[in-house]
Amino acid sequence: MPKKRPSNKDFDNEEVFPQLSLDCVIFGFNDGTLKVLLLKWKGTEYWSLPGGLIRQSEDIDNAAIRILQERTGLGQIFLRQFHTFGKIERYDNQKIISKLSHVIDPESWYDRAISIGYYALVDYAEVFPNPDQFTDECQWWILEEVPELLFDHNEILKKALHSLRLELSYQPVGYNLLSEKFTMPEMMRMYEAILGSKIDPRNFQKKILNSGIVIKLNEVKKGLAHKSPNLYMFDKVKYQQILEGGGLFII
Amino acid sequence: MPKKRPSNKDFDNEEVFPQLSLDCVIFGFNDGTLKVLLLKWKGTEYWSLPGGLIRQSEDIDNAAIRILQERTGLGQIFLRQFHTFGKIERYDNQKIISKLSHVIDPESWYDRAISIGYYALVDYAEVFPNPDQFTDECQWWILEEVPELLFDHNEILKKALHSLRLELSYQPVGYNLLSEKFTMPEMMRMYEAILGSKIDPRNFQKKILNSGIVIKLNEVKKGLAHKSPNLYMFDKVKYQQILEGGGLFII
DNA sequence: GCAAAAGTGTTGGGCCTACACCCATGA
DNA sequence: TCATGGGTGTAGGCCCAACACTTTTGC
Repeated sequence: MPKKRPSNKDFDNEEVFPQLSLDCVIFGFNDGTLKVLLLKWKGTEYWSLPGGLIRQSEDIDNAAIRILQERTGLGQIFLRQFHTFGKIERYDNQKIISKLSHVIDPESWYDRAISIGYYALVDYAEVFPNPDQFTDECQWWILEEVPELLFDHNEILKKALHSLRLELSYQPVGYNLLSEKFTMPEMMRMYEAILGSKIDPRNFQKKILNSGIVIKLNEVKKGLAHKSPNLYMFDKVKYQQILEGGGLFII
Repeated sequence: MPKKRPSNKDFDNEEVFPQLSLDCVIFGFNDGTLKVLLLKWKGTEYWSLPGGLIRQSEDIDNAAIRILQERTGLGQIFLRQFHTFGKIERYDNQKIISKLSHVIDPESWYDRAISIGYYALVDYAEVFPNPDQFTDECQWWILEEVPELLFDHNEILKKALHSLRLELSYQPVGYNLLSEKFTMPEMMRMYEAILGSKIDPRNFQKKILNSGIVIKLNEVKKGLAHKSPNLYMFDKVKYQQILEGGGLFII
């Protein structure tokens, strides 16, 4: 049975790269935990990372920005390409086709595809999750509770987290994970959530203040049933300097 | 004028991925400097990085290994995927076609390709450089003397070096750049060559010995017009432990 | 003996870690 | 007044950077 040649156009009828896709691991931070944005495929209980195809008319970085924009509504985002996945058997093709046959056309499905992985850090509060044409739900999941995902997406997520941790250890991160104004404990909990370990609050505060990437505001966060914490914001100039200087910023 | 659809087979008549290539930055270390393996295109004075296409029947990591094998004759090599290059205009297509029209068929040339970048560290002394079907020379170049390369290969090289430096700063490196037995000054010069900066020999020695990744041998290197340096070799068990533990190894 | 490169030790300072109590607030 | 979480200082040790002279060897 001759296999139909898969179309090289996407849903907007744009020419795309064949056998190539792009997957995004979108991290948000809320309620003291790190979260990931996942999509639930139509008529199933299966979840996957958001992804898409790369148009012939766009840079791959822009493809990632477009996909993020479509899923989150956000424009300005922190985005990193972290790895390209290209094993022959990234996942069990037959299994995927049987799980998703009512959504995808098995005839137009590539036997093999290579996927470029990006991760993004976004401000949880500003995201309006938005499913795509294959999916009917787009939701935040707590990192530790992420279920078994379609394709090799658990592996991609794992590698993204590893890359994020590595990046965190030599660069300032968090500009996009926290609101504009934030408290020191919020920032610390973000670091703890990403690193998956506890940090001493005294040492953390000293290090962050020493680095100069945040500015203490003359404001406190009120309305909490305990001492009102100070508010801070990032010193964007200093932050950029460290980022661009390849500077060290070890936590 | 309708454009012929480029063939999706490579020179061994293997099905390959369309619009996708793989470029390798092969680093060697000799004579106190870091070197890169470059290819000179047939009938020209133009140089490029070694690269190739990815077969449908191989993992991308294996494609990189194959390409390296073909160019260097080496089997066991240190290899890292570091970035995927996918801007629309990675380089000036017309310029490339005019420079290489006698080697490549402009009709079978893709307007646009995405390239996956790998870098490798190899033992300079064991390499037998070997041109491919497009090129008639394969040679080591001193890093600082690399000329203007074809395509966007200067940029790829720059990014590879940056990734290597980053990796060097948190992982032990050098197992593949040095001969089996080496002296401390040789190892130090390798670090200096990669980092592009001077290191204090006393501090370097202390740090390396403390880390436990090398074993001091009861041998010296004779035949030099000065004090005979001690020989060392890597403690492969310890080396692997640090690599896998994601361990720190800051120089 | 001379030129060239190897080998080696100490000190001071800064940074990192470990550690616990009081304070402000809303309920 | 109580419960909750925020805010803060110090001491010890380790690691890091800076620094220069002596040794060995071949010629």
